[in-house]
Amino acid sequence: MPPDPAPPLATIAAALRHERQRVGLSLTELARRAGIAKSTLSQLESGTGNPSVETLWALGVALDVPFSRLVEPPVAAVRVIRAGDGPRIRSEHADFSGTLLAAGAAHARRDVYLIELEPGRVRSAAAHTPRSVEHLVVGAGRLRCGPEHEQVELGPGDYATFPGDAPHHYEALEPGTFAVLIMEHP
Amino acid sequence: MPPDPAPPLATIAAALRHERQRVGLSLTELARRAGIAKSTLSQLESGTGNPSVETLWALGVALDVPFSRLVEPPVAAVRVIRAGDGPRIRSEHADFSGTLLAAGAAHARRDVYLIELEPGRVRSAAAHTPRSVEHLVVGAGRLRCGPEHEQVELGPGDYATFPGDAPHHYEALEPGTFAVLIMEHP
DNA sequence: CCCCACCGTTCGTCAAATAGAACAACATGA
DNA sequence: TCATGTTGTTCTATTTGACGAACGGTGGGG
Repeated sequence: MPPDPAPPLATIAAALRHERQRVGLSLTELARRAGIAKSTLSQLESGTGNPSVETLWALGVALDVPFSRLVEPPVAAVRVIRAGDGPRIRSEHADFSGTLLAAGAAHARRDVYLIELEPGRVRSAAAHTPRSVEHLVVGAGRLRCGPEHEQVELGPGDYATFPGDAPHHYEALEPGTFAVLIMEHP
Repeated sequence: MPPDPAPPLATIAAALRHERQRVGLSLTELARRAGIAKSTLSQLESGTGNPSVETLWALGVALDVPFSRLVEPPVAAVRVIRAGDGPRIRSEHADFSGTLLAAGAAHARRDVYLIELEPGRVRSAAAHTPRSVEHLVVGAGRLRCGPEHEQVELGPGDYATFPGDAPHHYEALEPGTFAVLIMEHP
């Protein structure tokens, strides 16, 4: 499979804006630190123009992010399977049906939690052990969760999985929200 | 730690030449496939000039390599510990000494092989399961091994580790060469 | 030998990316 | 209110990267 055939001009624009706002710098200030004209940066963030490597590199340094983050679209950290989607398995007797959510890693340890949340408070979790993975199935209510800047909204029956070794949050959007949380440690 | 402060113009030049010769394309042909002028490519490979993202991207597509490989210096896929190097552990009684070669991943499965090779034939191995890792300690003789384009030469007592999920080779350089091979599957 | 095809490099030219200044919009404070 | 500091945008001027056409060098055939 060849790499992305589309020149990611738009990706660069989005990434620049995103990273800049994440660090909390003004466009003017970032341009100053990177040693480029702010007009140039403005055009880049608006998707106009095709930066040279030196220009982009300077921005990467000023933002303190690896170069590749600016040019490659972020890999989806969250994988969601909506209720009813996903590969279904039917038993012979048709009185049973299942959906494969995630093929288990053979030798991993799993901790299973039932979490109940009330709206209004955000539960934040720091990074767990490296390569740990979290799986979540919502039982009732609505749940907003996921890594820090890539949250998804889940309803009853929805499934999501995301890496546990990065900061992430849980937040109930309705009263009486509960979910099953499986933490998978390698 | 900030990312590389040095704009990798030279890195790009080297990477381009390397990847192009790996695929076996002429400069003219690669320029044609990438849809850029061969003069441009010539200057890039000579380290002159500062390509735009679109230009570099086109080259990445034509070479069928991810963009980041062209701009970031290659990470060493092979890690070698020469005989006598590495952190030594001494027992209390001083009648025993060990060297830590690799800290084991807790729940990984390991297959241990004793491989004996004679010179003249190259043993090639395709990619194994994702994230598998190979560890090698040479017992006697000389062994040339490693990922396809990043081979190292090992003597008795030398240790090397490299990813198993990429094509790699083994080749004995002396008669009577043998080694212990540990394949680690996550 | 000439001819042709290819290689990679080096020219001059043009378009495009960058820099720099002027700009409107908004905030803060004397 | 007027001054002064932001913000980010949009102008014009200049530098520079990319193109296309030359070049010299090499390897076969006919």
